[in-house]
Amino acid sequence: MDFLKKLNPAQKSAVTAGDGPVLVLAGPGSGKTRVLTQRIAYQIGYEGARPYQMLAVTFTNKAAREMEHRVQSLLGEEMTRGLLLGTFHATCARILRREADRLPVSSDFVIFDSDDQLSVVKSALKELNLSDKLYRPVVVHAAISHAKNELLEPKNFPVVTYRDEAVKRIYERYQQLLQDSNGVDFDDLLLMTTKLMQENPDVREKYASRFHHVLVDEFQDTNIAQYTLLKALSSIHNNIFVVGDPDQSVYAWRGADYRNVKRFEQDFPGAQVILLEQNYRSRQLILDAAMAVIDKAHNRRKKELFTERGQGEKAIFYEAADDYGEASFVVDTIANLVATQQAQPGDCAVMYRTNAQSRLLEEAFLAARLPYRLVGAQRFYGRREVKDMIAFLRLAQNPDDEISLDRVINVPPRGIGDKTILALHEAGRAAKTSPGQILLDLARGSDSPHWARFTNRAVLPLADFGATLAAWRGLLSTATVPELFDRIMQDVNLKEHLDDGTDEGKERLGNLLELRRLAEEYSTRSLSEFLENVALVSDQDTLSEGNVPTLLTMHAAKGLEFGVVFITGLDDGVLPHSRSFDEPDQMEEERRLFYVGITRAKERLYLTRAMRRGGHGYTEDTIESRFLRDIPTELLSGKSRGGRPAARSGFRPQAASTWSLPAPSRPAPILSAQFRPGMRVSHPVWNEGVVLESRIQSDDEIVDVSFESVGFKRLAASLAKLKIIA
DNA sequence: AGGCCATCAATTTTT
DNA sequence: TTGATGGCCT
Repeated sequence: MDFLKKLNPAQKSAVTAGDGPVLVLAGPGSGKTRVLTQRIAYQIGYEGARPYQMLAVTFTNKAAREMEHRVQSLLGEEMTRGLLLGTFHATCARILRREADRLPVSSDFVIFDSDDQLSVVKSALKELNLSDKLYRPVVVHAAISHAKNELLEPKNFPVVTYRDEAVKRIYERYQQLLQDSNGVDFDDLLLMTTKLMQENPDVREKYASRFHHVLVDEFQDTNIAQYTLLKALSSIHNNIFVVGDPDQSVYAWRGADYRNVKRFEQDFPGAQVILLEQNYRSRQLILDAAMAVIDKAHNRRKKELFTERGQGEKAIFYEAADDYGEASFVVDTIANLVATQQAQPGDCAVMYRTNAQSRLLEEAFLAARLPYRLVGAQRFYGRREVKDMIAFLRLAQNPDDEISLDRVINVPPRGIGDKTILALHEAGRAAKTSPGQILLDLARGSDSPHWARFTNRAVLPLADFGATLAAWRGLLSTATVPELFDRIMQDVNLKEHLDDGTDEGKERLGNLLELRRLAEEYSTRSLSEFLENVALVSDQDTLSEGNVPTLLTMHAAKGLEFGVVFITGLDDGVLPHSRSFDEPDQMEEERRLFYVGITRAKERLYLTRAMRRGGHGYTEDTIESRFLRDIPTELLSGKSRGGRPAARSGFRPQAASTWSLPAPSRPAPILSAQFRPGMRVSHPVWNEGVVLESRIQSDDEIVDVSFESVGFKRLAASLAKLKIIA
């Protein structure tokens, strides 16, 4: 049991806790992933649990993958076979497909993402003849999503006002549209699984008896549906092990309810509660600043965070004249840290409250000709051309999918306008079938009974597209995913449509080729597997590496850590965001968000603000963030004023330079990696291999190794017993 | 049907 | 300031 020796007493008691409910309250950087993975390893390795009887759920694919790797390097692949480890959504999708005969959709349902959800709302509005001015689609969608998170189906949607009544009708229509398209949305994955368990005791018993152990990551982010589901799944064996930190709850606006932590203690009486307070990430002075901020929060169970990593330096405050000055300060400071070898570019992160703030920062990096990496913003899967292609593929698999049909029926323009689309839907309704089926039928030519419903001008392009679609469907059983992909590209002339010669066109085509590359990985798997993957896997986890600074929102930073952190925009109205001013709960969440940001820093923390900031078109004087006042002055240095005199005209380009300049061979990394690319290493099970890449991640070193015996593996250095041999 | 200008609105976004 | 959308023109 040697891995237990490396744990501190609190971690150890969590890992080895006996049966029954366990609540682990894990401060930032306290090794929660380690506890979770070792708990799994402990149960399987020493307590006789079978992998098949264990369920571990996370929120992100990235977290799931990391846990999987860590568990595998602890136990080896054989010992973990059958372990069900995945995101809430992926796990639910699996269960739903298996139990589809009890559902209103069939087992090959498609999963609609939030973009699709919005389109469904718009269709529903149109059908109900409701104004999208009065009923803004995003707002209606939020209401529906919220209801689903609380397990409210359309029939139970609470109606108080006239408006609610309308939203209820939209919700009903929305749900019908999804069902007709044989689709479920993100929220349905959770809602339907939970309802399935509640309404079918035999199903619930089947799963609850299978899962002797249920483990949950980021428990403070669960919503009502997820919480109810967890209760159902652990209802027989009662072994539920949850890890979370209410102080890091920043997703209440999406339905997460950190009160689930309290609820847990009520619903599972006798639960063991374990506090993880030792921090392995940050210096003490950074932790002190973080605690000063979070201690002002109300109704909170206090944690005393401490570290053995030493005092470190005080956080540095910088007040710039304006937002340009703020951006320049950030870039200059990073350039300086790198030049003086105090940090590597990749150690640095610049955080902000809203994505819009990234623009000036990007400009400043560009002006200094320094590379950076932007997280979030325009997501790969959100790009139009990517979504279009996915819609074509979905349509090939499932012609009933109205949302995808509407999306691409006229892409590239083929003479099918709004009027024709409306008529197509009408024809579908009249024939009690889907518009897609009508389209396919029209491909038969004037024999089709629907032919006469359309004008000559409209029917030809419809029939033509129907024939194309029918051809794709004919390929389904024989063609691989990339083959079908190519065929579609060719049939609809996507390449020429996208590549209009502009840079933008080139980029769009590039995105499509990137999707094509992904499809290549599915050449031996089914189209539905591919589609499920693109629906459930966001590009949040495809963050490309590279030794450059990272720009990201504080939300996106959760779960990450960096040597040097800049938190920018510490102005009232930006960091507590102005929208949270009149809602105390939201204000608390802003505070926690700031806390999350601070606790990402390992060595050094910069807090910046601008005395004047560009609003929407004009600049305004700002007021210092109220949260700054909560940090005692003895924890803050450099209350300097003024900064760069107003450089409103923009940034002046500096001498050309790149991050690779200060000889990367002799860096002064903050926490140095033990392994370097090219090193030969040996592993007790897989023998010899070569290090491909290594990076520091959540107080551990993650090493990618190519082994002679088994090929590529990703390992955690602290767990895998790697030896350097050359 | 599709391209161009006025108008309006403006967090955060694990899946 | 950007960006998305709706109406108008060809």
